[in-house]
Amino acid sequence: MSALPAQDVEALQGQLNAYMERKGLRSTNQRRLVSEVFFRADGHLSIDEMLALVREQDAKVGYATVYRTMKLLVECGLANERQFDDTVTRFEVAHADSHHDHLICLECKRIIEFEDEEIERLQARAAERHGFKLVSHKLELYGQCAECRGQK
Amino acid sequence: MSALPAQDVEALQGQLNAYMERKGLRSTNQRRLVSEVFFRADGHLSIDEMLALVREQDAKVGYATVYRTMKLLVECGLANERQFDDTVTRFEVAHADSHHDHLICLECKRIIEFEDEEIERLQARAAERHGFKLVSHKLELYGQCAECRGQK
DNA sequence: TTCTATGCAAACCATTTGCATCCAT
DNA sequence: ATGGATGCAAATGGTTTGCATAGAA
Repeated sequence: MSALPAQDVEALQGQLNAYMERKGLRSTNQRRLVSEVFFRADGHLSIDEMLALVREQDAKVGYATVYRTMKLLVECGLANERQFDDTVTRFEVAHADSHHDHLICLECKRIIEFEDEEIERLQARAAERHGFKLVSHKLELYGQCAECRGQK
Repeated sequence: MSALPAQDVEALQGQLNAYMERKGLRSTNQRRLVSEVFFRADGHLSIDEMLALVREQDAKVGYATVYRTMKLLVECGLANERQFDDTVTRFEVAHADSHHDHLICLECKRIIEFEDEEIERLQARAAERHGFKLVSHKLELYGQCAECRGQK
């Protein structure tokens, strides 16, 4: 799993703090822990995975707090909620600049992000063809990753 | 919502019956009702929507039977399960021939199917670029449909 | 008759919420 | 001190399952 450089994590924490201050929300240790774990991993974590990491620092943190903190991060635009083919909801860091899609390995469950401008363009065209004004999209490619194919 | 021609519905019922016979499963009135409602609508129905339609014919049918029948239809390849942005699972008739993607109107929730060979080709290329062997994909475009745009 | 399918209610599981308490401000 | 945040447990909502009974074969 990828890991975000420390200065990026700090920048994101800064954005979160700014948002909380603007909204009159309180900066608690739990919020700091959850968001740090989330930003650092830069992966596609589930609530359970984040809670496990948070509890390494503070064993008394509850599920509800992680749910509530992630909801806050989604609200302020720093996290996106994603549902892949399993039952759990996963969260990813919302990189403000560019949209990306996902390649998901059916064997090892690895999730890789990619971008393809050409596909984006064709999507816009397809939407137009049906009279739609395109707002957002979701593209997931499922298959076997290079490593899992190699191991056979 | 679209509606499938009667002869297509019959063909699908035939496939289901063949499957049940092959597997030694029983042809019950409930299975007939649920599959008929599902095939006829040819839309993207939720369990609740199907149960409501089924109960117009037989008020005593239970939720579990609809769930179990749809599971059966997925197993025999006549239905696909889909999760769009809401919480409910929806089912669509699996047309054996070709893959399709979805345009979803954020306002009226209408779901339109479309195909785009060029996009498919680019998806395969993107997967390849990352060393993936592509198995399946999911593409959903969200926006406002022609009618909802017109109404403003 | 035999054994699968059904209906009901209870069980499940992820997520949300109510409430007393805690703690950042 | 005040009111938002937390932790716990209970509630919720979609889906699944156990079990006694109904009904295909």
